[in-house]
Order: sequence, then C-alpha cells, then structure tokens
Amino acid sequence: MDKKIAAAQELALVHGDPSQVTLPALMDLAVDAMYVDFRKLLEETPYTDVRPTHGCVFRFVHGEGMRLTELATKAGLTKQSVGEIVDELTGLGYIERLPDPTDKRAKLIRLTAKGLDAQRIGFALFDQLEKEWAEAFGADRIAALRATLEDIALAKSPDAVPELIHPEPAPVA
Amino acid sequence: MDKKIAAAQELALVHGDPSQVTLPALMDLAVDAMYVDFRKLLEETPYTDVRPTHGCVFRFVHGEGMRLTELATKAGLTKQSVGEIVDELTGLGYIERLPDPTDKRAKLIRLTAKGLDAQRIGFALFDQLEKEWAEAFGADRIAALRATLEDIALAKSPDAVPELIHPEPAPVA
DNA sequence: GCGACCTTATCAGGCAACCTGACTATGCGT
DNA sequence: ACGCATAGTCAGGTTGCCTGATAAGGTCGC
Repeated sequence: MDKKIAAAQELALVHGDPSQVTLPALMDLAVDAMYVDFRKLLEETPYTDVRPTHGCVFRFVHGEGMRLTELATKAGLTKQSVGEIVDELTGLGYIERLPDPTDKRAKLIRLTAKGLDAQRIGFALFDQLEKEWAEAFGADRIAALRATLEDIALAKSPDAVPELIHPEPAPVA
Repeated sequence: MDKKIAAAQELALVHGDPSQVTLPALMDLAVDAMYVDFRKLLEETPYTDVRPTHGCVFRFVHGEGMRLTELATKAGLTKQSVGEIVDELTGLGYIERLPDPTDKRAKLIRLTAKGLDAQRIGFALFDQLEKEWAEAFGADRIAALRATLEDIALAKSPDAVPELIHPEPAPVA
C-alpha cells in the first residue's frame, strides 16, 4: 500500500499530466450526453412526467412485482429514498402497491399497464440511442465499449447488474 | 428453437430489452467505482480535505490563473456554484485569488504551491487507476475505451474537453 | 403460545450540490 | 457621457439523496 502511494507520488513528480482528460470525466460526459438525448426522445412520448430519478424503479421492477426493500437494495439506495420515488410514481399512475399476500407488513410494487408501456418504451429508446452511437462511432467500437464496461461492472459492483448475472428467463413465445 | 430465440430477439428490438443493462447505467457504475478507488487513494495523501466537488477546479485551473467566469463555463456550472467551491478551496489553502491587473472587476484564481502539488498528485492517481484497469481488463481494451469515449466527448460536448482540443502549451524548457 | 428479536415500511428532519434572481462595481462602445 | 455588457457576490430555493426513530407484522426458542 505504501509502495503504491510512493510509486504514485514519484509518478506525480515526473508528470502531473493535466493535458489528459480523466477517464471518469470522459464517462461522465458520455453519460450526460446520452441522458440528454434520452430526455429529448422521451419528450416525444406520452411519458413526459417521468423524471430521471424514477429510472431506478423502471430499471428493476418487473412482472410480478417486488418489495420496496428488494428494490432499494438493487438500486443501491435507502428504502426511504426509493419509497419517496415510488410514492411519486404511484401518484402519476405508473405503479401500484398491492398488499403482499404472504406477508402483511410488505407491499408489492408493480407496474400498471401504463407503467409497463413506459418501461418498454424507455428501454427501446436507450436501445435506439445505442444504435445511433454505433452508427456514429462504429458498431464494433460501441460493442467493445459495452463489453468492456460490462466486465468492469461485473468486477466492481456485481450486485448492481443483476441482468448480467441472472440472464432473462426465456420469454414466452 | 432457433426460431423462438430469433423471435425473442426481434421482440427485444421492437419493444426494448430489459435484460440488457443500459449503457449509461454501466458507465455510471464504472465512474462510481473509479471515484471510490480514487477517494481511497487520496486518503493516503496529505490532501484528505479535498472533496469530490472540488474536482472541477483542480481539473481546469492551470498555471497563470483563470477567471471565475471562464472556470464556470468550462466546468459547465454557474458562477455562483463555482464561486462557493473556490471560497472553500481558498479557505483550505489550495487556491488564492489575485486581482486581475487587466480588469479591476475580475480576480484571477490560481493554485497555491499546495494546490499545485495536490493537482499533480490527483492526476497521477487517476493515471495509476487507469493503469490498474489496463492490467485487470486488458491494456488494449482500456485504450480503446478511452479512445471511443474521447470521440464521443468531442462530438457531444467539445467545450467540456478543452484538453483534447488545445493540446497543452509546451512547458517552458 | 409467548416474549425477544428481526424485518417491512414509513414519518421526520437534515445536508450537499447544485440552481435562479437580484445586486454592485467596473469596463467599453458610440 | 450615457447606456449597456460583464465580473463577481448575496440571498434564497430545489432536488436527490441521507440518518434516526417508530409502528406493525413476522419468526424462533423454549
């Protein structure tokens, strides 16, 4: 550990290199750019009242419904935070809370028909944006970008990408 | 069977595929992972009182000093926000504000000796982390990641990456 | 079958990192 | 020299999270 730091400091003495943009800075810019484009596309759908914060719900809630605690864990947020977001989405008609038949303390959070449609469209928009990036910057390069990022995500925070670990149950034909 | 799979994939194309993690979600995870590691390394330096928000200053302020307005523009924040950050860094001894000799309204924001050292070390730490990623995930893949992200940044928000446009003025020899 | 303990969700309050709007001092074009 | 633009600051607000405390409901040992 000390060795690592010593090495870093020595390196710093040799070149503190402000001419190179930092990797996370570049990723932040890319993320922001895509979210901006996403918001723009979303404005053309009936779902203009969905805000960026709501994403953590649409990303993880599926089919049969899910408990607040589980959702919060997957999203990496506190139950309170997610609870507030869910309240809001309930008010907007995207979500309904049903009593969990197996546990009277719990409620199941489930997408309404409207919520399901919004989710479907949201995923499709991200898909479309990725294809636009593929056209603009090279399909192979964007595929490589995704593959590398998936490796990094799996290595660094596997819990945050359940989609990559539990591959989708085959959809009913 | 193949037919079923093909149908499922087509469905995914049309309707959006919730089994795929969104590209910005992956990048967010990668960014967070790197910032977490960065903070950890920073804890081993003398500069533990530098907070994540301060980054926008260290990233852009160089040599001769810079005006608040210019800094705010590059950082993509308001003058007020950056002003507060600069106040804080001044209190911590990383920055000094000098009157601009060419304009009595303006002040030049410049790194102190301490600030310069912190900046140098900060850049070196990011450099080191990128090298660690190169070892863990493949040097070629991380290089490709950076190259692709630089292209995206240049295309989507060129103003935010002045480093890539005005290559560093050669240091005085 | 009952008390100790663990969950589930919620209420209340707080804080960091931004923002908008209004203002002063200074500079600049005609 | 007058009107407008620009540099920075002061005041106040919003958003997206957080921690702490609490009520209602489950679970397990004995």
